[in-house]
Amino acid sequence: MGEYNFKEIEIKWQKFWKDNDTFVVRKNTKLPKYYVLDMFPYPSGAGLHVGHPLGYIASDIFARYKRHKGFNVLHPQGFDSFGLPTEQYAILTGQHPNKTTKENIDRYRKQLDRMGFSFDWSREIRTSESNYYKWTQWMFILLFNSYYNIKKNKAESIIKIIKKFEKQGNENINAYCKNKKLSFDSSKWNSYKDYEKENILQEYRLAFISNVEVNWCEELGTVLANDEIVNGVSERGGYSVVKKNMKQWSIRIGAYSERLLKGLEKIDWSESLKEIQRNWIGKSLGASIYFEIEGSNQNLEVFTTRPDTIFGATFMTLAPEHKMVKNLTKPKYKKQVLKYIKSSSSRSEKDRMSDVKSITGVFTGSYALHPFNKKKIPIWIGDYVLANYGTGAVMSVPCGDQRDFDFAKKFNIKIENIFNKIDVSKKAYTEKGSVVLSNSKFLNGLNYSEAIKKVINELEKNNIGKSSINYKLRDAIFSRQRYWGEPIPIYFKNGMPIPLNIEDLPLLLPKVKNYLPTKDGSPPLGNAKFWAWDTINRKVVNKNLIDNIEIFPLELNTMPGWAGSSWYFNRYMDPNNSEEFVGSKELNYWKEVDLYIGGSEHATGHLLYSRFWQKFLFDHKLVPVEEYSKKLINQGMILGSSALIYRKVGTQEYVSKNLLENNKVETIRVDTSLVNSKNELNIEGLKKWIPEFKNSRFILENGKYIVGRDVEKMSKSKFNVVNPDKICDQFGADTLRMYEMFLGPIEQSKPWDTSGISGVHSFLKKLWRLYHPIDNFSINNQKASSDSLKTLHKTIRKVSQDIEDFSFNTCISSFMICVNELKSQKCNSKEILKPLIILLSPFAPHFCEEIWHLMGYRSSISNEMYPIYDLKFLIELEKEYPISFNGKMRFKKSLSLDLSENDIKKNILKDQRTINFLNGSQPKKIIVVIGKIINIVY
RNA sequence: GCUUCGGUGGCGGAAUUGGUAGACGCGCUGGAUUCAAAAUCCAGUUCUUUCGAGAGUGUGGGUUCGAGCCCCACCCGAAGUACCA
Repeated sequence: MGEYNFKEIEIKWQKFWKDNDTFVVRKNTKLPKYYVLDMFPYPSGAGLHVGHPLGYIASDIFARYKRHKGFNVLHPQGFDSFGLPTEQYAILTGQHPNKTTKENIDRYRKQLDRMGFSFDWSREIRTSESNYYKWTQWMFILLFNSYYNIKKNKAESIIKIIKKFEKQGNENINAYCKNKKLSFDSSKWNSYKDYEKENILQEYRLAFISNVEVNWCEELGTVLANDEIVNGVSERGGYSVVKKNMKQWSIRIGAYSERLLKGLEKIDWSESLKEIQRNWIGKSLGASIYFEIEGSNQNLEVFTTRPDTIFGATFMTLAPEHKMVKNLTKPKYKKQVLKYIKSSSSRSEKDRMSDVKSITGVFTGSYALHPFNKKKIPIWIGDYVLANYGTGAVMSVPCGDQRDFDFAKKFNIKIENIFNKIDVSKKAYTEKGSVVLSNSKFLNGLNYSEAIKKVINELEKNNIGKSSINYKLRDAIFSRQRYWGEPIPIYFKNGMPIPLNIEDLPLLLPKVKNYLPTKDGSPPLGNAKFWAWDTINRKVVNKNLIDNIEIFPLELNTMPGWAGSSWYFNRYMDPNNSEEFVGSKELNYWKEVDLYIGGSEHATGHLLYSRFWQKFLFDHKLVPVEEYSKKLINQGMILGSSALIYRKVGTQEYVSKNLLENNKVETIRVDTSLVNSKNELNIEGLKKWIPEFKNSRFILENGKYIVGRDVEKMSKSKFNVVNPDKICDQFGADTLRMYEMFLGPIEQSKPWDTSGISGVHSFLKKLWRLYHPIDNFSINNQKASSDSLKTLHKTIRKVSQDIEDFSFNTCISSFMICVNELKSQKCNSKEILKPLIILLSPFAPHFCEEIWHLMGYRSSISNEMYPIYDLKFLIELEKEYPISFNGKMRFKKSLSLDLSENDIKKNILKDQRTINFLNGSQPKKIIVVIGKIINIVY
């Protein structure tokens, strides 16, 4: 063989790695561990495009690099295989999701395998397999059986709190609970019936069932998310949607708000991603204030971040859903209040959001009393106040809040100015600057931060309020009316939820004939006739015997997609364990993920839930660390370049791009494979592609139709996807790997342009040819020239540094420079090739493995140690640096004159400071060695 | 609106983190080889230019002997979030 035959080479070495278990993780080794994780894919029917493997390539390079560095590397892969598209395919075709999933996974595997990833497939996991979801169910039961101890700041067994209830009721029990009104002593508790006790425990459990308001669409037979509703009707079909209370499972993730926030400080994630999570958690500091209500002994509690503005409060506003609305509405106003509540509840949350500008509200007829000056404050209802944030009620300070200001203006409510020398006649003053308060009794003359301290002090002293913290993070709804998810391992005894015994897990998905919800609105599992739990024989039975004393109906909802992905990284450590979710020995060896690579679109989903889940497991001492991922890199998206043609409105005429002028046109996307590199459209191909174009007329320029281009997300529906298989066919996996890295920084989004790939491909060919001067592999065993050694060590130095910085694109550049130099030096020395090929092997593993074996080595190159650069080859690498200036000069790095070799090494290796320069004399030039100034010449 | 990140040739992007801006690659131009094409190789390629040089990293200012990088103000783009009191 003469030419670089990537096809043959890649098939050969992929087989070799598989046959030799090259990448199966070593057990019982004394090597240090390193855990490189990718976000496992959802195996969709569409297959992979070149955007998908970007992160996998990066992680694979790093995993291979770490193996060369002497680490025992865990680099697993699996599939997040429960999910909606598969289920919808099942609804459409009747094919069981299991079968679809398997087919899709097989397809994914083939595509992934072609790219030469060093995954340890013996550790593959699939969330939809019962030996995996058994443990997801197990953890759900653990959540169910836990409450959150706010004093110890951790989750504990619910049994502990039951014991406390028995002894002391719920006074001073330090348990996280949103329901503040719950109050009972021990005798009361002990007198409760089981279901009454359970109802109370539901307020404390970390997994609990409750009535939640959802959007129910009768015709579609399903719950819709807010974004699936447009103008009050379903997006698909345009059916009407009603608000409906449904029993739904939720996870009390809010208990972990503060820890989720604090934990961010300890992990090396990108600032933008941390910021997204911080915003999502949404901590705000402020105060709770209790307002007396005129003629009532009830209090109205509000939360505010601006208690300093309390003397500017001229009205109160409640959310329409607020519990006290009924009590507060005076008979005279009842009619309009009811009308208002009805109209606002029929608006979907989406409408409410899109229609921010119109201000609506209604007066209740009641008054609150100002806590300090006892002035009467009218109580209003307005839907700009959200029921599920804070207390669902605000004290409205029109002079200090724009929304309150607008509301006051609209309804002619008094606006009291409390800011010294500030004009609030046009708009509210919302800044927190140094402006001092006036018209505010004991707060007069104080600025923002002083006033806050003082007022909270006063509130607490008089027992009419306290400092308080609020989080936006809401409980996560855990029920899905779906078939293709983990069954929730709960049955209902007299309506009371009871978990299955641990030994009875997994609770397997039942067979159903139909994957749609049932007619009476039960989730798809309701189609299993019947799905119930026999508590005596401890097995699922399909009998309708729910009035029987030992057979009870099972929960019909399934878990959401994020359940299985919240802990999978722990399972990879010990994927086949049937006794535990992961063995403690493995857990203590691998501990946590050292490098996690995946997309930032999971910032408020998977990446938040999994952090919560890990903390929960940590509280139960089931995992050794509280944050499972030390370092996270978000790979950017690879964008596709869509091809656009332009149709004159109302005609079948298509105008070439540069002839558009003032024609009114619609743009239509066409398949990019119909366009060549000069943006010329293959019109015949287009006509064959979609018959619609058969009778179209094309207005050409210079005999060609030129298309427009638009860079956007790669997607099948935009006809701009590039299939990695095609690239592998044409250029090989090694070229694809290198090119994807070469495109730009890993974290950045960047457009795909296939024409650029020839650069990296010819790099590999060049290197190949360097060692195949005629036809066969040929290598020079003599000592390499000093120029070549310089080139080599420069490359080792740069590439090693850049890999550690995840700057893979500059690595590729360095390799290219290196090979160009070696080529001009006519160097085919083994002394150079051996280390170079190890250096390159994480990027182009097949290519390097081939050359490695051509050099006569027998075992895989991946066992080889990474080369270290030798400074002695670099020191001579001088660069003159002419410079002219006068006066003093300061350097961050040290210079000293007359350096010995040791001094130079020190200078290069350590950052040193200051230089004593230079009583007025001007240097003529400065000598720079590999980037650092080491000498000055006068 | 707020938050985060970014803005460098025709394009993707480098720049030793304050020290020769435009590495490397694509594209383009010219040349060699070829009957021709592909492939390969060589040279050139920020802009202006009167060929001396001058300008130049979104805009305007500042710090510095020296700024793509630091500071201030503004403009533009991307992402996240949004009546969160």
